[in-house]
Amino acid sequence: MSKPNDFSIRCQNCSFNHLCIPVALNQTEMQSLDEIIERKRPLHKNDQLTIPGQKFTSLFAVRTGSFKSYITSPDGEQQITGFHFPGDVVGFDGLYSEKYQSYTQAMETSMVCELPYDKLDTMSAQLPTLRKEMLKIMSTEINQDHSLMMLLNKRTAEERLAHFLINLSDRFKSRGFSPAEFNLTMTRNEIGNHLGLTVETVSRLLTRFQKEQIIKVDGKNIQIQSIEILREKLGEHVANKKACG
Amino acid sequence: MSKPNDFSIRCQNCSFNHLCIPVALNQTEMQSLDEIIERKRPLHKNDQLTIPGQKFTSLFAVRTGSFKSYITSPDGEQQITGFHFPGDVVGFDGLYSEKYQSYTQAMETSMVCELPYDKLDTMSAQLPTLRKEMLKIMSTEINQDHSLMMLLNKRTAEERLAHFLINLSDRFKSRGFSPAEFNLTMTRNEIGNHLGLTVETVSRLLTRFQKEQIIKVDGKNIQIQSIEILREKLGEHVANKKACG
DNA sequence: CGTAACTTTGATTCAATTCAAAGCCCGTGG
DNA sequence: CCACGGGCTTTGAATTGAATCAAAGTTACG
Repeated sequence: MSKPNDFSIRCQNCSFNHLCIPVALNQTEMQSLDEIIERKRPLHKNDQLTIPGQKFTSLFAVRTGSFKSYITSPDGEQQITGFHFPGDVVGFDGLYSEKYQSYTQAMETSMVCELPYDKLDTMSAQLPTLRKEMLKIMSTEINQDHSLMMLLNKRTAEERLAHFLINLSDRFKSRGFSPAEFNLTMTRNEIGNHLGLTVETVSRLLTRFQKEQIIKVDGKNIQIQSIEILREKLGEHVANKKACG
Repeated sequence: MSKPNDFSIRCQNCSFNHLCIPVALNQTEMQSLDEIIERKRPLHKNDQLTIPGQKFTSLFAVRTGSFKSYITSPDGEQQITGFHFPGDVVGFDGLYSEKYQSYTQAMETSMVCELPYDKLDTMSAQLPTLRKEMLKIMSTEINQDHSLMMLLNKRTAEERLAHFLINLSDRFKSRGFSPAEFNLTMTRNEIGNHLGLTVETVSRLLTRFQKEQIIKVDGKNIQIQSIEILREKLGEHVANKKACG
């Protein structure tokens, strides 16, 4: 399929292998995994990696760039379910019904590793660590979605955006990028869509955070001046434990 | 562990096996699964099946009764992430980090089948269908969470409650219960918590739906008089496709 | 360098929350 | 058997956070 010459980077040297499927594998296992991976040529901005209804064949690990995933409702409404950066694995939604359920779209020029599912499955019969790792990644996704549910149901606009910025910062940090300065590859509209806010609200909040000296905003560029104050914004609710248990 | 005499029902005779893990298994495979399952004695109302931090050992299939799952934030806020009925499998959140991440609490006297994870895993090495089925169930959960995200971000209170009632109706139907009349095992407060609404809003909407002759409410008992009108409530938005793709 | 897409800012509106107060239901114990 | 109390539900009135509506700015790139 892919020519190993052109885009050949091996899991062994990949700077994101500590975040990706290889994390739990030993050298030999990683070698096996590496052999089934197909390196795809670059995707350009707005290219679709998966679309709903398309036959599920592979999972994809983001190698460079960034993606957004979104679903649509019958009436055309869109909901961005997540943003993906190097090391993230996408496509699990397709396991249900053998068809991808969401769009996965490149937000900039990006590269992915394609992991053909049938080969992964065969391998996982032999490798308990791989089997476990796949379940673990899905479990992580479920837990993240549950946290987001709490965020959307119980938090104010300000708290949501603070959470979003902290989350980005943490993710960039774990990838070896600066946690204090980064570029938003997504638009204000996309941030709002994901967080259940309007563009205007996102814009106003960024401006407000800047006035409060918490961040510096220059277009797509964000500098976090005080991650502490940002974190404080999350927990400022009074604990008014509602009946539930 | 469990005495096979007391609560012995086998997957083969279980009326929910078409909704549960056995769905994809043949007779022999179902037999093997059946052998690793431990039948737990009944849980009573408010008993916790899992709590966050507890070591992950098993998945649980609901056999009778109903459960709610919820997570909590540091400040004590709670978020109900889902309700579970017979045939549903819970506990996948524990695969990440080997610890359960959420509470799973019985909303009434209930029974579950316990599926020890290490045994399931060993089995799944041999049985591709089982391997696939587990991933599929998790994938379904991810997709449901994504739909809920859309519901919470883009829909009005009325649409959320309509969706909730239709969802319950559909689930009861697939379990062989009446889709037109059922009892809510959860309180108004719990419905609101899950849907991102207050008790008062839920109550007002149920009253309004009743006045509109869509449902009949009598305490916990719900009769759906017109599922069609209820469904219409979902799609009444004008398709004002926002920029996203 | 023109134009379409994105962002910001301001004014106004509104759906749902919050606050407040009954009412109801059901289990429990006298 | 009935009175009591706590939890749940309903209803109403007032409030508000974020949406909507409107209109400039700004950016990017073909």
